[in-house]
Amino acid sequence: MTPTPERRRELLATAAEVFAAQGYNATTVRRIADEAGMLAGSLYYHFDSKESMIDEILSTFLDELWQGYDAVLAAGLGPRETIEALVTESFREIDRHRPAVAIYQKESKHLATQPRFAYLTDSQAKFEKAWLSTLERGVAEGTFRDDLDIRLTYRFVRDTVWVAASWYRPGGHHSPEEIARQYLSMVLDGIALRT
Amino acid sequence: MTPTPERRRELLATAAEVFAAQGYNATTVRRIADEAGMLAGSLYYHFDSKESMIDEILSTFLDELWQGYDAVLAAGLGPRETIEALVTESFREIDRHRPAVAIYQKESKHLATQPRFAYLTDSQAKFEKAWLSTLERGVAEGTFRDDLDIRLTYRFVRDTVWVAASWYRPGGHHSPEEIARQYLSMVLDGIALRT
Amino acid sequence: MTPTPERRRELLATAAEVFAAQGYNATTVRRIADEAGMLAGSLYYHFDSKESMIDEILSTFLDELWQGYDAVLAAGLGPRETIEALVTESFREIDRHRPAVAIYQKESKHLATQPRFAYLTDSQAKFEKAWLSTLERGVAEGTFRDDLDIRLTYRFVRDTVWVAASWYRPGGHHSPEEIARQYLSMVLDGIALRT
Amino acid sequence: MTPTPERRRELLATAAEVFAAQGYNATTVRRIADEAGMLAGSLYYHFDSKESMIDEILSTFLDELWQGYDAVLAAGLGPRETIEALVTESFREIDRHRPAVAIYQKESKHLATQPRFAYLTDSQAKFEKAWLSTLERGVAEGTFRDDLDIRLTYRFVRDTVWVAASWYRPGGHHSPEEIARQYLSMVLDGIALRT
DNA sequence: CATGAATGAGAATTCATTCAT
DNA sequence: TATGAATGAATTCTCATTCAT
Repeated sequence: MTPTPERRRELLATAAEVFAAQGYNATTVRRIADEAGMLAGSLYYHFDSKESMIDEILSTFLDELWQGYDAVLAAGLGPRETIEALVTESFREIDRHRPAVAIYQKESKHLATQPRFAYLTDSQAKFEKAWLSTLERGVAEGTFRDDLDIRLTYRFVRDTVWVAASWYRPGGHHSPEEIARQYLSMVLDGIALRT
Repeated sequence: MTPTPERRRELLATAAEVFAAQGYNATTVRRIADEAGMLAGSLYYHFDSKESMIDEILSTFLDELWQGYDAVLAAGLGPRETIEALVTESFREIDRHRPAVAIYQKESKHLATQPRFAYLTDSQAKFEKAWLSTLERGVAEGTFRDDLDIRLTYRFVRDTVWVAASWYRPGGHHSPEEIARQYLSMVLDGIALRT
Repeated sequence: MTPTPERRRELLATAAEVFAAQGYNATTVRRIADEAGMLAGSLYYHFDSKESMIDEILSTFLDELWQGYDAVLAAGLGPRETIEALVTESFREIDRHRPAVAIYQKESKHLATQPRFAYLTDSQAKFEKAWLSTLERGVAEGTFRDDLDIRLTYRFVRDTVWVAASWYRPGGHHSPEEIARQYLSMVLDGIALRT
Repeated sequence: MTPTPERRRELLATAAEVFAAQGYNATTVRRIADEAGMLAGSLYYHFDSKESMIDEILSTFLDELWQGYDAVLAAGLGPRETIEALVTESFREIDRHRPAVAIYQKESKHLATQPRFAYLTDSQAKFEKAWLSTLERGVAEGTFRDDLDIRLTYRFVRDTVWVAASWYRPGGHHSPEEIARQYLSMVLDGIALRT
């Protein structure tokens, strides 16, 4: 009935949901299979291993993420507009790939030690470069404050955005764009009332 | 001959370090024992179970955390000063209990489902109440902006602070107070240059 | 459109090759199917089970072997000529059914414990009788030495011949007849130079 | 009670017995544990894996074998005496390590493809060199016949000896030395009565 | 206090086999 | 005839935990 690549995607979505909810290690293959309505062994018709499932989940997510990011970075925007676009894009990704983002947050550090997941480290580095250089550009141009430690600022903004995946529920009160707008407002202008 | 409670604390510190680095599930009792220079079975002279180790680590940490928080909340400070004091206190906790904080971040959600760890949920609720009411007080008094979703703001500030445990290394460039100051500056006034 | 029995034989040849190379247990049905250019499940259109494949391979081989042996034994030759003819016939079988012979060598002992493969034990017994009686006849007639343990001699000759299946490659330097001649020369006259 | 290395040796002896009887692949870890009177998981306190068991069995055997062989080869004997000593030594090894020899016969070819078992290939090569050079020396000196293909002769003698592990039972009618003597007599002088 | 040796309950994975299409 | 998808039983291996010494 359902064609092959479709089935694969369904199963990965199921797996991602469970991984995000329970953690990769704490998730048994049996649990995923239960959720998918099949027996544990049957998953191995579709995937080599539990590891290859999380691999495919993460790499698919990162591929899509970087498509969006690269478009933003190539658009030749000013630093503030770049930050705004990146943050907005990030919340859109969280909206579309919430489980994958949550998995990425929780597991990437410890997965990255394995050669198979080297791309996580690569992506991390590329990520850092994109944000840091934008922030530096903004400081140089007078858009951003120059009295802050720039690496601290980078971590602040980065974490601020991605941690949202741990509580965000699609279809909630706020659209991703709305959340992005509020986050940006806080990050850029602070929560204190201007006097 | 190190006295018993001392040895216990040492072992818990070791365990916390490993839990923080590898995740609770991925950490084997054998690994902790290796790190402590003993055999896996020997740990059971000191602790009932692996679970009781993480339990003691987390509850000890939360006890200390709440001692600090309660002092701040009882001090009768204004909303802005309260936030400042809470954030500063938080970074001090991260400095002193980094592994415990990291474990709390990664594991508390999924541990909280067990009755034994109900105190995690309680703490979480108390935490939320303290922050939310302070923010609300600040909005009412005109200290904080009133155009932001207050729960979003809460999550923003909360995550912003605690996520730091994932990268903070004691003895680095910045003291906890210095980091707290910069974080507060960003959170309160934003990263954009005021014009 | 290859006719059915033809296809069957092809598939069995493929299976035999893989069984001989990897061992029966270590060979997966999937591997055989790969080699045959089909999917694992498809083999079950042709065969009941993996076991029935090795069964058919071995029984086909033994049928042909005994046709040759029976002809030799019925020819009324003298003991030495009988031994020569049996050995030559054996090397011819190795040439024609090398994979089957190799499988027989490696697996028959442990397969023979199953009722389904009782014919292996029968064949083994018939085999032993044919050789032993020929050797005994030769000793009685003064053709063979009488100072050797006859069962030891039987095992010596038997193993000597069949083990060749583990290294023999059809189309190599020596024809089966040539190898048989050299083997017989060694077995009958020894490798030491007569003085 | 039983000291550690002793227990290890016992377990390896048990494992070797089962591997030899059923084949490595067909032997389950559970079966070995049953035979040893423990649960399957308990074996992993002593050994890393099933593979490391067969590894230790084979390498221990080969180490001892080469100790004996090297002593013979270093003794400066003539070709005939060398062959006699090697064959005798081989039957002694079969007597002492029958299961290991049987495993070596059945499994080494397919194990040798894995890097971990490269020493099997090395041993095989060293083995071949020792026998071939001795045979060549014997042909040159006029001890052995020069009308035989020397590689064929090598295989003949080699297989003749080692295959005995498949039927040899320690404590049977013949001592290893007695069997060696009869084998040598057949190999060197043939089974035909000299006229 | 610590060790050595085990237990026992799963875990991931493999694989022969089935069956609707 | 062959495919694609599954089943289910077995297999290797892991690991928290126990306990006599």
